Amino acid sequence: MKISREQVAVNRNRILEASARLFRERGFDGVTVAEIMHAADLTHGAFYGHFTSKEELIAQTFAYALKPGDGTAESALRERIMDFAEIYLSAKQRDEVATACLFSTLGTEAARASAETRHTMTVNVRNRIGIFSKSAPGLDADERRQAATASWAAMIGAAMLARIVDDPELSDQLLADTLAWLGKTSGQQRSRANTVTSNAK
Amino acid sequence: MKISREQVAVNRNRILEASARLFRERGFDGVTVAEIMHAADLTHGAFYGHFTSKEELIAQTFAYALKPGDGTAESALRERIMDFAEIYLSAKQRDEVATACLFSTLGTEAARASAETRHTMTVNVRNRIGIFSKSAPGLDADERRQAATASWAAMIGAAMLARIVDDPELSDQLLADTLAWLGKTSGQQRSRANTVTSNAK
DNA sequence: TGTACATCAGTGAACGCGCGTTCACTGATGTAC
DNA sequence: TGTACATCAGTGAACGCGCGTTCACTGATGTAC
Repeated sequence: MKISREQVAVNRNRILEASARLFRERGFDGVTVAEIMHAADLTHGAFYGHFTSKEELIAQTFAYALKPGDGTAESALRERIMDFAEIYLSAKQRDEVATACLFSTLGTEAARASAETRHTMTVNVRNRIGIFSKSAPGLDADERRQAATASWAAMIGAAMLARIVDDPELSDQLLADTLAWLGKTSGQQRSRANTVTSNAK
Repeated sequence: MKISREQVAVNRNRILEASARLFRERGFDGVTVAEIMHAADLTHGAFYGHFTSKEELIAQTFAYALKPGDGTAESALRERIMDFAEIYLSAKQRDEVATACLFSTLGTEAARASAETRHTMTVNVRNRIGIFSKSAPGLDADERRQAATASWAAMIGAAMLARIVDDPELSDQLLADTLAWLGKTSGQQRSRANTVTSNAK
């Protein structure tokens, strides 16, 4: 049956929510179109009314999940490296793969994805480094950008390793060690406000 | 036809060499068993004489590609963080995916691989951090391990990002910035010997 | 050392399952009057 | 505002391709005598 325009938009969002979660949990090839549609409470046939192919869904999922921040106070709290890192390198983020960072959950697969997908990620990379650079330590713009880039890369690498490793203690240690080192090298302290936010969430 | 025992061992190695290259280039699901066998100059039917399944091949490929260093002078040159980083974060390593680091090329997929594959990687993680810790900066073992862990994580993250990004300049910048920051924070200089080695290679 | 035979790695055709994709159909939406 | 009809999002069966895996067969290896 036909469905209202608002419902179509709702359905499309539900598909993207489902794919964003499932891709992170199982990878692009570990999830079928039918599974995604089922998770979105639709049947698989409706898929091609929304997207032309699974590959396009991947691109749209990245566009959806990496859309620029909402500018709220909460997202502003995560603009400083250490505020971001403290959440990023938590056991919670490591374990809740379905909502974790796309780079640390799908990065190596994304490097082989479509031009559109890679471009969406490129914009996001530039953006993230720009945000971190504002408050990164350093005497000039170059130094701040270096600190921002390497700190973020360390977070992504550590989160990925923490999910690979089969020893929970080593996994915890990878996160804690990376966080400790970022704290030492960034010259930043965790902000009090963020500590409260992360507990409250 | 039957084949000599030495030839069987040679064939097995050829399969593993081919899979190690192809998996890195295209991911586990982007390569078929038949393609791997063809690259190893065999027909696909022979595959199951060597391995029980594609999943087992993945595990064996990791065991093969991550086998402990050979203890030669050359591998010893890469035990210090900056000597390793200089090669790791080069444009050459970024572009030659087929022979690059398994963590930066297959990491997010490996996090969902078999217990055996993950265990092989776990041993390698511990090993690598142990090696880097020996020469990492820090006042005590904890500090050195933190520097070793975060530095390696930054290399892996940066190499992965550099392969995702579709802008060559940004890609170069990601590598150069991470290397610069590691140089500043590690308190190490690149060793002269290694610079020569990397040019010669 | 030479011969006869059993072994078994490799070959290539075939199987069958699963997945992405298509399509005829349904029936509620939304529009034209 | 109410009615009649065209539109089109969703349904679910079906398609067909590709891939992992199997298997009967081949013929060189390697062993027993």
